[in-house]
Parts: sequence; C-alpha cells; structure tokens
Amino acid sequence: MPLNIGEIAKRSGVSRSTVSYALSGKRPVAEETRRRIQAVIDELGYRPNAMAKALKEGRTRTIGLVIPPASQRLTDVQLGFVASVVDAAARADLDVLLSPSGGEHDRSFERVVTGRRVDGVVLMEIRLEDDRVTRLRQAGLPFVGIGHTRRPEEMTWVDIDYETLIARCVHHLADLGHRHIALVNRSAELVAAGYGPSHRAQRGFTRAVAERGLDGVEVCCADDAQAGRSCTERLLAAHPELTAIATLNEAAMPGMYRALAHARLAVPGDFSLTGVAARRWAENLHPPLTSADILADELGAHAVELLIQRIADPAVPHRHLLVAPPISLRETTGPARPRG
Amino acid sequence: MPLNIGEIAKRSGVSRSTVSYALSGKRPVAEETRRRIQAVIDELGYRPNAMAKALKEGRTRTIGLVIPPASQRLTDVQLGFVASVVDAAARADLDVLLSPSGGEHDRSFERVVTGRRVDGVVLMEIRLEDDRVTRLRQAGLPFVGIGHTRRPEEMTWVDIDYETLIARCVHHLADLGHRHIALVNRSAELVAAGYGPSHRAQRGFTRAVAERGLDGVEVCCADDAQAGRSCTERLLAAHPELTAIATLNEAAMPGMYRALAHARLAVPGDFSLTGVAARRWAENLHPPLTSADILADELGAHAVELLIQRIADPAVPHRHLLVAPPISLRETTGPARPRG
DNA sequence: AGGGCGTATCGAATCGATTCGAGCAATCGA
DNA sequence: TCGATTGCTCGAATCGATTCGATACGCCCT
Repeated sequence: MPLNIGEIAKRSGVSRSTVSYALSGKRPVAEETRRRIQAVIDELGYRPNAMAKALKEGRTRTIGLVIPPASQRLTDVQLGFVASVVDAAARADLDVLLSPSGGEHDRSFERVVTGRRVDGVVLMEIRLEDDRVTRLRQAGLPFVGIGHTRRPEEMTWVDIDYETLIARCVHHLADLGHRHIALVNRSAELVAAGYGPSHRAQRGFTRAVAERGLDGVEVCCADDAQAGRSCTERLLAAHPELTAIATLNEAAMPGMYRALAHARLAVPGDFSLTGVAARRWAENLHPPLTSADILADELGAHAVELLIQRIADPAVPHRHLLVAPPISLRETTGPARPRG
Repeated sequence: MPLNIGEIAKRSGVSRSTVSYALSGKRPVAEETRRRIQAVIDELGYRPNAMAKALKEGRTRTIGLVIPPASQRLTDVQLGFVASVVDAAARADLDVLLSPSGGEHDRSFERVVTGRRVDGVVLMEIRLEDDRVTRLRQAGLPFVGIGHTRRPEEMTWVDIDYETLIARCVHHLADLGHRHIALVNRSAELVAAGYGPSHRAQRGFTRAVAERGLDGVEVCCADDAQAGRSCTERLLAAHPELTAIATLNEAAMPGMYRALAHARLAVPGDFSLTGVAARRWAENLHPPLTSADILADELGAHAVELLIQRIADPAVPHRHLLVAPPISLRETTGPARPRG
C-alpha cells in the first residue's frame, strides 16, 4: 500500500482532487470533509511527494549554489557567502542544492543546469570570461552572480569593490607614512584565468600608488599559508625598503604573519599589514588584522533576494550591487619606520 | 513547443519509448535510428527532466546533508566534513541538498525527510538523544551519522574517538612533566544538551588524569575566540599552578593564544597547549598547534560510502567506524616549567 | 510454405501529484 | 415554480519521463 494521495483519498472516501484541494486550499472544501481527510493524513503521516509536485508545477522550490570545487579549501569570505546564501534560502523556504564545479565539463554543474532540478542558481567565483554564465544563459535558467564578468550589464550580480578597497588600504598606509608598499595578490593561475577580484585589486593598487607617488610592487601568491610564508620571505629579501603589505589573499595571511615573526619584524612596530578579509577572521588573527571587512552575510542574502525576484519574473531588468565597506582599524598597521 | 522526450520522438519519427531506450541503452536500438535521434537531441540541446525521471524511478540521485544552522559559524572540523561529503558525493555522481537544521520543528529538515527529495541523509552534530534520528527512522529514510547517539548499535555512523584523543593529549602532557592540566570543553549548552564529543572528552580526560595521578580541572567555553580568551584568563587566575591546557574547542583556540600572550606566557616555553583539531587549521596557527588531527576528509568520504550501501540495500546490518588519529607534534607543547 | 526466432519498434500503463471543466444538490430570487 | 447562483465534489487530463507486453519484420531451417 503506497502512501500517496490516492491512498488518502480512498481511506477518506473522497476523490484525489478533493484531498489536493483540502491541502492547498485553492478551492473550498466542506469543513467536515476537510477534518476527515486531515485525520487520515495525521494517522498515516502522509506528506506529498515533492518530486511529483515539482513535476506538475514546473518548479522545484530549490536553488542551486555553485561553489568552487570542494577539494580546494574555501576561504573564510567564500564560506561566509555559502552560509548566508543557505541561511537566506532557508528563510524563504527554499532548499539549496550544492554544486562544486570547477573545470569545463563538469557533471555536477551540467546536472544542475540542464536537469531542471532547480529554479535558479547562485554562482560564486566568477571569472572575467566565464563559460558557466554562457551555459546558464543558454539554458534560460535565472541566475545571480556573486562576482561578475567582463560585461557587467549582461547579468544580475552582487560584488565586492576590491578596486576601491585595495586603494583604501594603500591610502591608509600612505597616510601612516609608508612609501614602499607591496600588493600580495591571489594565485598566478587565478590572475591568468581572468579572476575579477584580482584584476580589480591590481587596478586599485596601481591607481592609488600612482596618486600618492609611492613605490609599489605586486606579487602573486598561492592560496595557502605555506605559500604566504615563502612569498613574504622572498618579498622581504628582494625589497629591503618595503615597510607594508596590502593583500586580498586571506588564506596566505597566516604564513605572512609567520614570515614576519621569523624575520623579527614586529607588527605593527616594524612592519604594517592590511587587507581585505572577513571580519570574524580578521578579529581572530593575532594580532587582529586591520582590514576592510567583507560583509558576506549581507551580500549573500542580497543575492538570494535578487534571485527570487528573477525567478518570479525573468524579464525584470538586471540589477547590480557593488559594496565597499570601510577599513576597520585593528592592530596591524602603524606609522612607517625604516627597516634596519 | 516544449523540449521534452515527446518532441524529440516526433522530430526523429520514432516513439517516445524508442528515444528513451536509445538514451539508456536498456534495449537494442538500430544504429541508424540511434544516430538520427542523437542528431535531433544535439541540435535542440535536449536533456531529460530530472524530476520526471526521479518520479518514475523512485530515486532522486541526491543525498541530504544536515548541518548545524548556518547562523552559527561552523568549525573547521565541521567544514572539513561538509567539504568531504560534498566531494565524495560528487565523485559518486550524487547531488547534495543542504539542510541547515537546529531546533525541533525545523521546516528545512522536515522537507528533506518527508518530501522524498533525497535518497538518503548524512546527519552531522548528533546529540546523545537526538530527535532527528527518530524522525529519520520513522520515515524509513536511509541515513548515516557523523557522530552517534546513546545507543550506537541502532544506527550506522562514523565518528571520532574523542575519548581516546583527549586521553592521548593528557598522557602526552604528563610525559612532558605537566602535573596540573585543564580541559577546555565546548559550550555549556552543548554539554547540557548531551553533545557526544563533549561527554566523551570528559570521560577520556577524567580517566587519563586519574591514571597519571594528575590534578585536572575542566571548564566549558563558548565556541568563539572571545570566550576562549576570557575563559583562559579566568582559568589562569583561578589556578596559578596550571601549566597546560588540552581542548577540543577549535573555535576558542585563537582566544586562548591571545590570553596566554597577554599574560606573558610563552608557548611552549612557559605553557603548553594541545587539542583536537583539523590539520590544516592546526598548521596555520601561530605557533602551529600540537594536536590530534581529525581526518575529516576520510571520515566524510566513509560516511557517503556507507550511505550509498544503505541506499542500495536498506537491510544491510549497521556498521560503525571510530577513528583516533595519533598526535602530531608541532610547536605548542614542551617540558613543564612552573609558572612564575 | 510455414513454424520458430531474434531484432527493432510501438502503444499503453505508471510514478504522484495539480488543475480544469463539469455535475449535482441546496438555496435564492422573481 | 422555474431558472440562476452558490458550494462542494468528482473524473479526466496533464507534467515528462520509464518500462512492460505486444507486434511487425526479416531470416533461417526443415
């Protein structure tokens, strides 16, 4: 005896449609009938099959969340996005289907996009040229990016204004008297692949350095502590005049701390460090990092909101949200002092 | 013109069933026919509707992953579990539906469990008495726990042997000559709610302390750096003879570092610190934490493997996996030296 | 020539819901 | 009293796939 709507109908002595209407309330059902049906449902613990419902209604009440491949560890900012998207979706009674997708021919991504398993998609870690955006547009699936491509107007997105943020970091350091500043970017692969935040950080850095007439060097660094350490050590050796670093590479930061400690450079006494990071994370470093705090919660919730709008009406014009939070002063930046 | 199997059939001049067989290969289809169908499919970019398929086949090729509510930040160990479950599922061509679920009447959890949206569930953060386990059993949905209840034999699970691990930490400290050791547990709420790892850590601590004739104190501490700091400060003040801490509270650890630094206690010179943590995380602390490294990757992959088996055959006997990795010596434990 | 067999294909039923049009009483207004 | 309206319920079609049984055809063997 399968536990479906027909079984409930039979046991309540009504037709299937009446059960459906009793449950959805889309047509009036006599109070007496409704009670009888409800009693049977409660007794058997019946719940409608979500697949059948989705098939008939043409929507799944599920959104896809495309994250970087799980194999590579997510940064705290990325985790913040995931958490806030999941949270916002739950508040809207939407389920979240996770798709870790990196390469081109990604089975998980294809399943999500082409199988009509989701009503819409939130896309993370977008490249300047991103095939996934093209695929989603082809498939006619509503989507919102956390990040955007080279042609921002062609899609709906929310993003962080890394250009402004890194520029702010440089100005902050310049205000403290630093003249020789390095930008530690993310991995060379990402930069080569046209990762937006890296490119925008470059622009912001170059611009601010020029505006203040500073000496700026830029290096790429893989996204882990090990790389952060060796990268910083090379940087210190090659540029003895350097007194400060700005970075958007969260993952490398612990390694940078260690390289500085190992070189007997006190932070912020001898050397200043600042960057773009998640607040919780910046606060928990030791000493706490002066940084432009990324409001992942806000951004993720906004992405879901925009997605819900697009799902409701795919014809709505594209909207964008670019945020640039101010720098929170903590304990890693101080007045410039030439290195001995 | 809807893009469904009927449309493909019409355009290739065959019946719907033939298209289905051409796609699945479950019955022979003439090579010529197959090519004609494939050509139409390629031209239109047709992909079968996953909902319809799931409805007919009675399985969704999706597993549910029940995580702690997204609002509370996940620890690195928990994140490791999530990442490895997602990763293992992707390798098995399964999708993952995320359900952040905390309280009793949780809509997201109920949807996942009763809607037949998933073939099985991986359950994280299990309490000694856990209603969700009861619900899943009632619903007859295959599930695997990362963690287990008071009656371990009643379900399939993988877990970390916190009892042995904390005992190992104590023995390690005792070997180094420490006589006065504290256990920093997780939050008082969790302990009160019957959170398994906390209870087992207690047991391991009590046992090891007794075996080595040590002086041991145990405190609870909320899962964040702020609490870790104040908790450690209170501990140091109340127990001047203390020379080492063992903990399973990852989140509090940065605060503990800071409290020790603030008290001018060098680690490991003046004070030793050890615990249970994710490897990546322990390595990135400064100095790197001597810890029993939790192999989240392995455990998550195992959970998925066990779940796949249970889905294939729900009658298979319950299996369990309890792991206790060895302590990795890093730079936070050293010989005991009485505090000045 | 005809019975038997294997291959390729078709039509219809099915999964579990929703929804539209219709039917049947009972009530209302004229 | 007759027709219209209202309230409730039913049956059938539908969403988009899979799958079972039946059928049509060609071929070989006797």
